Amino acid sequence: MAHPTNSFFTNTLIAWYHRHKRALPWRETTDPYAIWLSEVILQQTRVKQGLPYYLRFLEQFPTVYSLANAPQDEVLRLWQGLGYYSRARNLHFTAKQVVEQFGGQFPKSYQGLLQLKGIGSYTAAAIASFAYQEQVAVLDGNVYRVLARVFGKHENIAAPASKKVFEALANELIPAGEPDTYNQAIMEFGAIQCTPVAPDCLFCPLQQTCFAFLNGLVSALPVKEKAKSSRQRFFHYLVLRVGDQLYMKKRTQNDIWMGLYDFHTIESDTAKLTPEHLQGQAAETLATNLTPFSSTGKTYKHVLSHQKIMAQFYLVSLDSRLRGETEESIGLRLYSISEIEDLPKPVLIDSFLKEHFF
DNA sequence: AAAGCGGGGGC
DNA sequence: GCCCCAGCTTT
Repeated sequence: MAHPTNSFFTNTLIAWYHRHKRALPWRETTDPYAIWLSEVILQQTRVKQGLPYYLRFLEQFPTVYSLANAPQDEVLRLWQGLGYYSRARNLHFTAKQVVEQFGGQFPKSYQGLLQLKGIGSYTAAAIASFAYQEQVAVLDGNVYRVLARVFGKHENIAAPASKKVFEALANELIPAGEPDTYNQAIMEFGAIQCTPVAPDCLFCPLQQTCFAFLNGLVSALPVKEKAKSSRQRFFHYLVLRVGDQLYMKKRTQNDIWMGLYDFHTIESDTAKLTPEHLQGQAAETLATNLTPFSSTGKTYKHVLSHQKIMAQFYLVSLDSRLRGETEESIGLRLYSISEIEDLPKPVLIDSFLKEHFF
């Protein structure tokens, strides 16, 4: 059945956009710094969740210079709770690069932007079109969905190879006249009208030219292969206390939450460890005699997209500090409660601290 | 090409 | 419980 012509498709989306668009602060600026900030925050993140973070970042770091000059802990602390913390680390890295290598100026083209850490094809297209009116199409989850439905594309959108198909179509559609408005329009249309579940087809301006609607395939498109289930992990956190300070460490390995702070951790592959086993292992790794300890009782369940974590916390009071050698090898440092408030922490750790210390 | 990387919200 | 979100990087 009939697909829309390119001009009908783009004109319809732009007209729809002018009637239905949300008022969002990053749409009121052409400053590439602010646009970049908003786009990185919004990667894999809903507008509602990202908006308060955008406002706080822009207030605390109004320019790329202020961001570049901040310590990493401060950037990560402001990012706390948004997830995918590599975004914050790359944001900080790129801010420093823009200041130190490019005199504070962002590259002025899609290809130039693509070279920066944390800027992939989506974000480069967004910045290039919004800040510089470059005619390059954005391709995000919304665009995949709208194009798959309207034009009847059955390629699995989870497969990297499918990207070429959608990219070619998207770049054929984007008008030379106002590429920025068109890019905003198709994403907004996907977010509000052509939603993943229960799209508003009844009042859709593309209804009579939409392949999926005309063929009863709205819920079947886009085709997306489902992800594998996540793995379970069991964390036993030792909350080591000396006086009114707690030992914490910065996570550095190739694992979740890199750059954030948590407690000394014993990980096991079963939910329960005998108290004796835990005691023994703790005493060994910490090279000290520990008074007997037990869990604070509650099991904290923390779900990530790819891992399900079951955490126990054990409060342990030490008579004195650990040996310097031990502190160093594990990376443990003592912090007061007020210092801990300012450290970037996983939501799981922050939840525990709020119940017991903050 | 596939895997790893957060947290929240809608249903 | 499942799905998705203004995706990117590493392997």
